[in-house]
Amino acid sequence: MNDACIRVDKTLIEQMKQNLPDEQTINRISAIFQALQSDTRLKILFLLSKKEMCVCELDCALDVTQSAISHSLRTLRQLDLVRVKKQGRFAIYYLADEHVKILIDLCNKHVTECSA
Amino acid sequence: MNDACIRVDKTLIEQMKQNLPDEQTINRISAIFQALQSDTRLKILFLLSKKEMCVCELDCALDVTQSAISHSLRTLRQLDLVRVKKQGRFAIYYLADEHVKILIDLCNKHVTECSA
DNA sequence: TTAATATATGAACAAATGTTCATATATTCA
DNA sequence: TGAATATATGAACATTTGTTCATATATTAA
Repeated sequence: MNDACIRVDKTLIEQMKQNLPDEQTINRISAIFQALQSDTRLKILFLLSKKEMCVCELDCALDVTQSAISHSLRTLRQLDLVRVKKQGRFAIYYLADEHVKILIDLCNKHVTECSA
Repeated sequence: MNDACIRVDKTLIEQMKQNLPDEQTINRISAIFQALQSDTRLKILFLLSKKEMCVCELDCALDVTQSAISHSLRTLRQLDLVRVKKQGRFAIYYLADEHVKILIDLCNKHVTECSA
């Protein structure tokens, strides 16, 4: 910790430090971004944002093994980014809420605008 | 790729597959989420969303080494999430645009709502 | 019941990541 | 000029991650 710099107002910095979200919140946020960082999981979310799908359908749409997809879905499920409903032997996945969709769209927009 | 499942409409799936963002876009989006996945980088962005800061100030506010902060800033810079301006011997960092702030706020809201 | 289908999970391994340490560069001040 | 300050960078390391392979579980159909 550097506290020598003339620009540093220690009182202000201390206050800003206090105002950071608590560790638990930071951890949960980073966990979500961590989940959105994988190509496979991103594609799953893009697909689910169009329509709910069973694992078979995802398997058919993506170029990774069914096992990889199941693992990815578990991660997304644990963060409550997607949810499942069972229909007979099928597991139908869908987006947990609109937040996810907005997140992805925003990011998409950022990327598209920057490369334009 | 499983194409046997009775739920799979191969034509539809193929079409959805075509509509996925291209690989380059997916990669850039995942790179951004990847950057937002680190506690240190998240905290930096939270701090910068309040006011622009030099490395000293960040160093003072965070509990990692100056080296770690510089490395983090480089990552954020390369993705155009933050920008620098030089002022004498100081490097002043600030958020590149509003997107980042919105992203973080959204995610914050998601986490807060879900744990409520 | 048995076979087939749909999904989940554990182990293992390569690849990628974040941090620290040591050091380099750049700017200012004396 | 030299010393001090501010920032950046490369190497190295432990840790984490995503995938595949093999296999387990669950549901349906015959």
